[in-house]
Amino acid sequence: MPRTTASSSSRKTARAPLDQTRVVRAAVDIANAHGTDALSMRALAAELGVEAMSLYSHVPSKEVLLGLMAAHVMDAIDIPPRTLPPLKRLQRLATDLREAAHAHPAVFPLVVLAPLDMRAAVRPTEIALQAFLDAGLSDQRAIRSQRVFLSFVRGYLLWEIGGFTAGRWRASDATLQPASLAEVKALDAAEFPETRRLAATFSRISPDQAFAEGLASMLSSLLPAAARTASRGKR
Amino acid sequence: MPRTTASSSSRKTARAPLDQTRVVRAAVDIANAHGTDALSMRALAAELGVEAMSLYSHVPSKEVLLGLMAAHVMDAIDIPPRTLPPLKRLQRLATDLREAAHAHPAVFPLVVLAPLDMRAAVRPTEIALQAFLDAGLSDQRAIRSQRVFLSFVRGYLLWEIGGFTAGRWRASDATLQPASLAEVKALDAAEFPETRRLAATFSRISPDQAFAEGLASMLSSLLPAAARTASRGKR
DNA sequence: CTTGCCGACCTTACAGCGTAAGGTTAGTTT
DNA sequence: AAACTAACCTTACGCTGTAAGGTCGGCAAG
Repeated sequence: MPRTTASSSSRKTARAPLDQTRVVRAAVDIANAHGTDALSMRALAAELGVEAMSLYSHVPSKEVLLGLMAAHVMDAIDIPPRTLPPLKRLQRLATDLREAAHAHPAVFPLVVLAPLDMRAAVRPTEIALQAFLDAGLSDQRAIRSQRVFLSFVRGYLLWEIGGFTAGRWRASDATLQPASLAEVKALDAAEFPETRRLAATFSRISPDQAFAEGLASMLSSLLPAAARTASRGKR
Repeated sequence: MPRTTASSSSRKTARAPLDQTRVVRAAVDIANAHGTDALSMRALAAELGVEAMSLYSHVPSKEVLLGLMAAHVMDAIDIPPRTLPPLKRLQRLATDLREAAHAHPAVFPLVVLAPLDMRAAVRPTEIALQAFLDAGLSDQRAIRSQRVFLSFVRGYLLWEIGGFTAGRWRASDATLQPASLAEVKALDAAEFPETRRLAATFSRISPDQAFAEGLASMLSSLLPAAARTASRGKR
């Protein structure tokens, strides 16, 4: 299987041979830079110095491409060794997912919404499942706990990055710091008393702290006490 | 038919006058029936017996229409009286949201993803905020708790309905009961031992029970004990 | 009653989309 | 030298959202 590297025969400018990975990565870059709406097959091809139809040699359809993009983002998550204490594994899973979401805010929603490669879709499930089982939970409880745990993590991340979707700001309590604070102040005082009263406070809450606290809440009620104290880690 | 809009007497109304509410409701119906992908301005117009451009008298753009659809779904949630115990209010909020998601599975993701009317976006926040404040939490803790609580609920619902998005099945542990069980069995045994072992068990977990259990976990760690026992509910 | 406005609706048109079909090459194999 | 093949290009089709402007009925003011 010879590679046509720059040396062999392409005397001028050597266009790299363009495989699926390069296509997917360019797609992720465009989505992160200009929003999912800006990702068209023509724009993607242009980015790669190629015509639109050439992409179909490497990707069967745009829908599949979106799934590959989501899977690409999930590649940053790997399965930790089972020798680690379950608590640590779950914490690491959560922070890995969070970092992936922050690194690719426009693509991350596809993890929840796009038809996704089974491998990439199931990896977080496997990690959490192992951790809960190793913590001593029954099969049934482990499945339920993993579902609850991942629901929280994905829901939180979607909220956290969700203020900015497809290049456009949405309304959520994550977006109250820009100009939309005025919009909140304009809400009906009788119907939304607390939101109005706390409008300025929302932006002073640290998302990191809220995430860490939520995580701690989840784990303290989902993990048995033994597993919670099993490890004395740093920090 | 020369007689139109004559209000009073025309019983045979060839065509009702078509306001924004009717447009939004028809859009929701199409999305629920045939998936979000099938919702085009032309299809929507046809459903209403009208040409595509006529819709722009009632809706400024498709993007805004999607937001209106999401807001329409959220209209099913109302703010419970503050005389109810906080625990009850949070439980009701969760089940109201769940019913809304089940009633409009194709539209619900827009609540998380589409640019949304501030009123509709903020109502769940207000409800949860009131409940946590009334349970005795400080402003800061109430904001964080509300965020964690709603993250779980939205994340869970997105997972629950998310197996079926835009008329297409995605990979998730919610979809293991159809043919994709075989796909899971084909995964690498060394990398996904537990998922493979439990593949058939996933479909036997009751989503209702997992939701109720997750809710109980959240509330037991987010609400102070006093607020948790304030009311004696059933089961 | 006429006049003029107004808003709901329609017609036409355009740029951009995903992708089906088939053509052109260059590199490897026979 | 001929055949095969994989990567790329060209063209074309039916669809999309929507800008621009036309038609027409009902209502308010003259």
